[in-house]
Amino acid sequence: MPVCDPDSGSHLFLNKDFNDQAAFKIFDENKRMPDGKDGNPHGKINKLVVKRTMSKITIKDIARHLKVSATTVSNALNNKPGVGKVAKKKILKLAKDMGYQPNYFAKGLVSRQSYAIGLIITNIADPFYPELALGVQEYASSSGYSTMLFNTNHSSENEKRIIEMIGSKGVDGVIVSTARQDDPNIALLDDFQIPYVLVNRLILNPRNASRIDSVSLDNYGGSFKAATHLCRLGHKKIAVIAGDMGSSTAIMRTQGARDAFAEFNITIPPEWFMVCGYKKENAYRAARDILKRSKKPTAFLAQDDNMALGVREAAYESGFKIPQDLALVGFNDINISSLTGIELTTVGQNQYTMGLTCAEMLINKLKHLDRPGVSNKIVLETKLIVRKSCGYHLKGYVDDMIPGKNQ
Amino acid sequence: MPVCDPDSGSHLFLNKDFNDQAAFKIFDENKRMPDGKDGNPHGKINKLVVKRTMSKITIKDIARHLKVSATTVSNALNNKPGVGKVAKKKILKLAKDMGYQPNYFAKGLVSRQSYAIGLIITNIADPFYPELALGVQEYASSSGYSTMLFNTNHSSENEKRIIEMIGSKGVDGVIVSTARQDDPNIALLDDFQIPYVLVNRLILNPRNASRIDSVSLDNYGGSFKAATHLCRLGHKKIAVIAGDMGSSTAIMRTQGARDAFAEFNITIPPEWFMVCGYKKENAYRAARDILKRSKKPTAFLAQDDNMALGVREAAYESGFKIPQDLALVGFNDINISSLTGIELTTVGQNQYTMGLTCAEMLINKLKHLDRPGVSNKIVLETKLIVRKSCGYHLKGYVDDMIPGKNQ
DNA sequence: GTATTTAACTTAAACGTTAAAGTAGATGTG
DNA sequence: CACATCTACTTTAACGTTTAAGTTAAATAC
Repeated sequence: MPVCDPDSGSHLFLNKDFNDQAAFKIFDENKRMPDGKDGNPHGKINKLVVKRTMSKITIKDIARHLKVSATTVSNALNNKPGVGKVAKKKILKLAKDMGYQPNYFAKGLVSRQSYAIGLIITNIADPFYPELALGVQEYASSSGYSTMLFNTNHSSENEKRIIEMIGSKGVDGVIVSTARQDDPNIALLDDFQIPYVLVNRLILNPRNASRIDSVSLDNYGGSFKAATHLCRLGHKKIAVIAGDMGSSTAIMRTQGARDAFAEFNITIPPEWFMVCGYKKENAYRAARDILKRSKKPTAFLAQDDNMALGVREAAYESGFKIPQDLALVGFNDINISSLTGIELTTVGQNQYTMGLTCAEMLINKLKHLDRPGVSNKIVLETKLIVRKSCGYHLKGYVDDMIPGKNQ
Repeated sequence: MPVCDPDSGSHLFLNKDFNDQAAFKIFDENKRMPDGKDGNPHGKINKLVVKRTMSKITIKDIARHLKVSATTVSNALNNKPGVGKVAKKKILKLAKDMGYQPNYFAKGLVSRQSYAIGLIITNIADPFYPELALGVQEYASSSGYSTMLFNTNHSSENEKRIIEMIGSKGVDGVIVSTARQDDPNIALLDDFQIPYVLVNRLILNPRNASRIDSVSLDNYGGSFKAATHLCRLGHKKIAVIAGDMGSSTAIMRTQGARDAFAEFNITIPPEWFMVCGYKKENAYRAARDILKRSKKPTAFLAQDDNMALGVREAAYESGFKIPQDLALVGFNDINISSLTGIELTTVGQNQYTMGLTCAEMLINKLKHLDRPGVSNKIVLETKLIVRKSCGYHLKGYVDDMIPGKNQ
């Protein structure tokens, strides 16, 4: 028995040995039964839809058919008062039968709402973003909004172009994950009066920060914990692979690490502080260069997991073993980090939740469910996730390393 | 010297040891100079933009100012003939000065074009998709289109809702990466007359396939190569972790593997053929169950890398080493697969190119640059990427394993 | 039983743009 | 010089919807 609808042509390919129906062990809850019992068979859909092909049905067509005005149809369809029960029922039925779909442009022209939000990120291929995007997309979708994706590719110019386009195109609001401290584009958003929420990265300047909605992390605390972890393991020669120093995340993570190191009287020499802009490739090159020199660190503190993976590749390539020869700690706990063999010690957070939260914040704002004049700031907790890349499981903490007392 | 604009507040946090300017090694080409030399300083932007705050400038405003008709302004702005040189120059200048932004809704209402395309995928958090999405987004963006992202989460119901929404909302065309053989939603797209391109997954039924544009892979050949690789390494007890058997990719990959196995007289018992719907979690559970039983395979052929990673976790958890105790091959060559320690043997393809190509195909279609009545099909090549997960580097191929002659 | 309110509608205008049709004046043609 | 052609415009209408401002006729109030 072929697996798929006999009409679909796939039976051409599925009729022997391990394709036999009996062979199937289905591990998929969402799955549709092979006989098509769930999900509409092709034919039925076709029949219903046939009417709606070609020229679109408008509100006026419905009005003409029922000999009422367009306004009445509009009111009925939008559940507004002033429409009789009988008329309303008729209108709703006919609209459905004719396959009426409201015209989004016309609606937007008068309501000035598109029910679309924008998500500005640096690059969807950075493993930090997909989960965030998923959270945004799912919340938005459940609230009737669609999501537009924009990659700046780390370029402020691109971001500017995106925002200018958004200004005219139909996006009701935007979630910005790319903010930099000196970012003129945030001012652009203000000028265009586009509602926005910052996620992950903030504007630190209190003059602006006070009125900007945001969802962020305790970057300072997370980085402090990570740096402390390295110190307590006895590391004194630590290289820091920093992100984009224009971003609040990198600034705060740097600050957190610096304060932790200070407690252990550790100083980071200039040549071990590398600004790599949250790019894996840059981190790879930076680590490779550092490990080439005669003076070598015993640990790397990377400001995100993606860069940590770059460091990891450089380390292996240069013949260093992690954690035996080199300790490595990241930030973000991306999916990859927990894989067996990678097991990166990192600072955990939930990108999905972050996405969900900021989408909720933005959409509440768009629906004017937020209190006017009140700016919303949500800071999510972080926790240190100790895996194997720092060697804690091998040696534990150096016991006599008491803060302030060593050296 | 503080790193960021003194006005931005970040100098509060950046004034000691490894934050010192001298310490910076900048590994980022796109970077903006700390002194703000590149990128517009805040103030200038503000001054220019001040005029455009509040009520939007329309074509009529410009017309009124210059005492010409709205049509003339429209024609000037859209480079249409019938506008004198002097008038045109004036109009363009004023439009710029006033910060005119065309209203997307009004434009769309008359032109029926939104300059937005949709991308339907199962789940952006599946590591297969981000690179694809990036390719789509970058091509679209360079052609003046924005990209809307939709996750079906493997549910046909969700997909249906998405398509119905797209029908009314402003999307000029859609890229579908989720097509299933019995998919009623493809028919929906036809009925709504929404231009679309299939990517990755095809409709195999020649009756429909002939007229559908698509960008896909040589899944059959890729899987054939992967399966042959396992056979030539001497494996006879092979478990297959299949994707969504409603998708052409899983069907063709199954077919390719089956034909390869047949050449080596290998049969796959039903309990070693697991349909896991391209979900890592399902693959993990399937592999765990298989490895619990007394009769164990010596190799796993997974129909994508993500599922292969699930198998990998299950294997390590059950005490099996890869490749020593168990060979593992995947499909897609996602970024993770090449990491040191993962080194998954897989079938390579370039998701970014695939995304770029299908976006180009769709947009050409939207611009009517395609030849009407001609359907476009692009099939991208695949190649076997041999890494360490099958142990080829340890033992090489079994020499006496000649196709058709063994056993 | 008249005045007032309410329910169920309709009409007209508006949103910002473009397309189609029209006009007035300049230029060219024979 | 009469006619056609071209250029640079303008006027009008249309796209599909909603909103504001009527208009009835029935229901309610006193």
